[in-house]
Formats: sequence, structure tokens, C-alpha cells
Amino acid sequence: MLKVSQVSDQLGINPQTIYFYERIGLIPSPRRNESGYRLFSAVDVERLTFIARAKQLGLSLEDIREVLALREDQSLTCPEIQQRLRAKVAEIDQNIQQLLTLKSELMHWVDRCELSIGNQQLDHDCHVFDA
Amino acid sequence: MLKVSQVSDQLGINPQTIYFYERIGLIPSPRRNESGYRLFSAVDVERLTFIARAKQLGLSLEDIREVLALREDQSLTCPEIQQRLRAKVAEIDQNIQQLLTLKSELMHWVDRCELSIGNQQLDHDCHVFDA
DNA sequence: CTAAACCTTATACCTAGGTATAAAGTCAAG
DNA sequence: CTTGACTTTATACCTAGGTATAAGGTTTAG
Repeated sequence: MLKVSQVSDQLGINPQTIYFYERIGLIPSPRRNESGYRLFSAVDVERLTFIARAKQLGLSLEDIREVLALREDQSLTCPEIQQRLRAKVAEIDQNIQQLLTLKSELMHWVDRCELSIGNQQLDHDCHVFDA
Repeated sequence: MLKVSQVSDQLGINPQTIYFYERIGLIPSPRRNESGYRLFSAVDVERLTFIARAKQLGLSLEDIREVLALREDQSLTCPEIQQRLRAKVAEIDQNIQQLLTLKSELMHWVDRCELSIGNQQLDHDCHVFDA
């Protein structure tokens, strides 16, 4: 059983952030010792590790809450879980599409710069953004 | 010269949002008529249109502020602008990579579901998340 | 002339995801 | 036994990007 700073050090999280996750119900309240100190079990730490990893992958706390619920809902069948996962993947695909659009937009400008540079317009008269 | 609601209607923005952009210096203060009403010139509207479009592409207001500064800085040469654009594109690429990682993570789970389904484990015993 | 529909400002509020701080209790080392 | 490092709670604060509302002035249609 670990105390809060042992967990927060291990995961590279602020202790206050752990309290925060507890407050918003993302993690259950851990056990306490006689003087009220939190004691985190291996299961508690595993859950926090999962959260840290998911967050790093770019999931929002609400996303993570949903995935954790999926993990714990024993009443869900594999096809049901699969369907939800596919929905999330579809969201991510949309996101990627948007970024690709943005990229091609910027690359369009980069290409226009390329032309100007080819034409020796190297001085202070870049008109890339005129359109 | 358009009044605020004509502009906000045209762009599908809340008038308060336009005031907000003005407050944070994303757009210059437009002209006023005798009674203090804002009058937006074609240039003002073009700038707001650009902002709306960039926002829709997923740029943050700070990103947009930078691009607008690029557009207006007459002292920048094409190669300099091109270099900044490429930096932004690199950021976006990183972003896309992260999303692809997340996607493959989720697809990994989807595949594990697929296996379980193949094995006829259709009832309430999905162990996809056990790892 | 009056009421509705605008405009102005200031101020407060909202979500998401925390971080910082203060006041107080606890624990371990020297 | 005291000092410093920890813990607890509550509360306030922060960024980003707005939205909502109130109180007042203006303009326009009927």
C-alpha cells in the first residue's frame, strides 16, 4: 500500500491531481490508515497508470471515464464493446482527417512560397497569403 | 460597412464572440458611427472570415494570431515564412502521429474482441481489457 | 409616439483539466 | 522534543475560448 506521494512520484503526477481525480469520481476513494492518510492498493495504482497512459494518448478524462466503465461493466458482451470501440475509432479518424486538411492547406502556402522563391522574389514582398 | 449582427450572421458567430476577439486584440477595433455602433469594413470582415475558417480547421486563437502576424509582417521574406509554415506542419504531423497511435491501440482491442467473438464467447465475459 | 429590435459596456458564468496555497494534523530523524 | 517533510481539507486561481445577462442608449416600423 502506497501513500499519495509515492504514487504521484511513480506516475509523474501532482498529488493534487490525484485528489482531483478522486473528487470527480474518476478513481474510487482509496483506503485510509488510522490517521486518515490515503493508502493506494496495486489495483488503485493500476487504474491510475491506465489513466495516465490514456491521457498521454490524447483521450479526455470523459473518454477515459467511458473506457473504464466499459472495462468494468460485466454485463457488456464483446460485440457491444467492439461496437463502442469502433465508434471511438471513427471519431479519431474524423480528427485525423481534419488535421490532414489543415496540413494540406498550410502546404499549399508552402508551395506558393516555393514558387516565389524560384522566381527570385526573396526580398520583403511575400504575397503568399494574399488569397 | 456592416453592423455587428450583420457580420455575426454572415459568419455564424455570436456578436459577443466578436467583441471578445476585439478585447483580446485578435482583430483591430473597427470604426464607429456617431452613436458608437461598430462599423466593419470589408477588410475587417475578411479578417474575421479568415479567423473563422482557420478555427474551423482546428487552429487555436494563438495559432491564428501568429499566422495573421505572418501575413502582415512586411519585413518577412518568403523563405522565412515558409520556414515557419513548415514548423507548424511538423507540429500537425506529430499530432496526427499521436492520433494514429491511439487508433492502433483501440484497434488492437477491437481485434481481441474479434477473436473472442470467433470463439463464441458472446455472453457477458469480455476480457478485452484484462491486459 | 411607442414598442421591438438593435447596439453598447461590464460583469458573471461556463467547461476542461488542472495547479497553488493556507491551515492544520502526523510522522520520522536527530 | 523539536524540526522538517509529509498528509489532509478547503478554497482560490489559472488557461482557453467563449456564452449569458443586465442595464442602458439607439433606431426603426407601425
